[in-house]
Amino acid sequence: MTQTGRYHHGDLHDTLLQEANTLLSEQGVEGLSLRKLAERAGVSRTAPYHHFRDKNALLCALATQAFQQLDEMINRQLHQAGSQEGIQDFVREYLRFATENPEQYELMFGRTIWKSGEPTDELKTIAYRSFRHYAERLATLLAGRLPARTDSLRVAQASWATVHGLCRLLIDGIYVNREDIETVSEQSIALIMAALSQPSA
Amino acid sequence: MTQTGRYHHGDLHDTLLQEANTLLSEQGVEGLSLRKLAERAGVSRTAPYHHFRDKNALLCALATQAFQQLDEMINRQLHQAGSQEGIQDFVREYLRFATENPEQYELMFGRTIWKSGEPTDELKTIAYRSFRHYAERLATLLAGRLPARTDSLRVAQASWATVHGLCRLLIDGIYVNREDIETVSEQSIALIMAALSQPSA
DNA sequence: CGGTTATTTTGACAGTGTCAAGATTGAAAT
DNA sequence: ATTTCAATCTTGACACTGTCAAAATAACCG
Repeated sequence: MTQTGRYHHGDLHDTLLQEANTLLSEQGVEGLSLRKLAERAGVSRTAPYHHFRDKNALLCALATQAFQQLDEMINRQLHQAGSQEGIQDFVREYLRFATENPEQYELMFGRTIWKSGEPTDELKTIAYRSFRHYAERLATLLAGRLPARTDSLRVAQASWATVHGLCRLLIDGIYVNREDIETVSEQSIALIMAALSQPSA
Repeated sequence: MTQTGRYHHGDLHDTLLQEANTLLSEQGVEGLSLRKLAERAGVSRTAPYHHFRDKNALLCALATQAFQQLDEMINRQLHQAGSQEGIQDFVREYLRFATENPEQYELMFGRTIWKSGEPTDELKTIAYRSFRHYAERLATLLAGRLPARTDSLRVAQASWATVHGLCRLLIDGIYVNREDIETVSEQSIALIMAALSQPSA
């Protein structure tokens, strides 16, 4: 078995992934072309096609990588923490992840893959798992504090949507001020947590 | 003055806009090419360039149109209504707008224009005005109910981000169930409103 | 009518993703 | 070691895309 045995190039598969990621960071999805990528890797235009069926497949691989990072972050961050501060810290980390890797974030959640293209099974799995982890950990943190008739899954969906919406507005270039985003998210969390410490619905 | 005087085609400018909008609805942004558009309008490939400087300019014009609709909806919907129910109705309308015109919504808030391209001044104006209208009306509805140290602008930003995030998840094809989205948004509004009826922060 | 300007067309160029067919090379089989 | 075979890479080609330059056409204005 040739687990590390390489042919002509050596390790085109990983080289492509790596180079694609830096090219993504530098120029965004719209600047990421297979031909540019091949040139950077020092191979011909169609060489990548023996390692990725599609451009879509390559993008899915990139997004999968990024989701693995995000998933690790979620598990690390929400592992054990006091509810209010823990959540605040998590959101800060989430915002950091999104703003430091805007192009990756865009790829992870953007229509390029999910609507125009076709998400890989692998990608779907890790994406849904990430959210599930988030929902589970959040449910643990909020255990007993939720008012009646309030599903913790719904809270997870709503809170993710809020942070995701903020990230999107920032990343897409509609909002520019990153500090504002942080303030907004902190205040909305405080608001929700305040609501959760009350009995009525 | 030739305000309605037409040359060869008759009224290419409006025809292009109209045809572009239907093409956008049918095939999405990635299916909207100037050449296809020109063919549909019955003109040559480069004819549109005398009515729109760029593809970007055309897209901005489309987005501007859509923002005008959205702005009208905001002003109509949030004009006068009891706070809780009024907001719920508004959100339902917003979700309806986004899900019935997904491609337009994507164009309005997507990176195609705001990041990759360059938003027109006209577009920026109407976009920011729409949000300002929303924030103003919302501030009126919530007047006196906000706890101390809670800026109404922040609430407006947070609530928009939430609904926008939900729309994005739905439109980008990550969430599929529209009913879920509605449930989530309703419950998060209920939660926030519950928080707002309490004195402490 | 002549001239100016707005409008449209044809031709061209660089760039894209991707398929088909051939060339090269590593590894396994005899 | 030589053959066989499959993996890997290359060249060529096709249909697209946005956009520029220059030529052609047609409307308007004096």
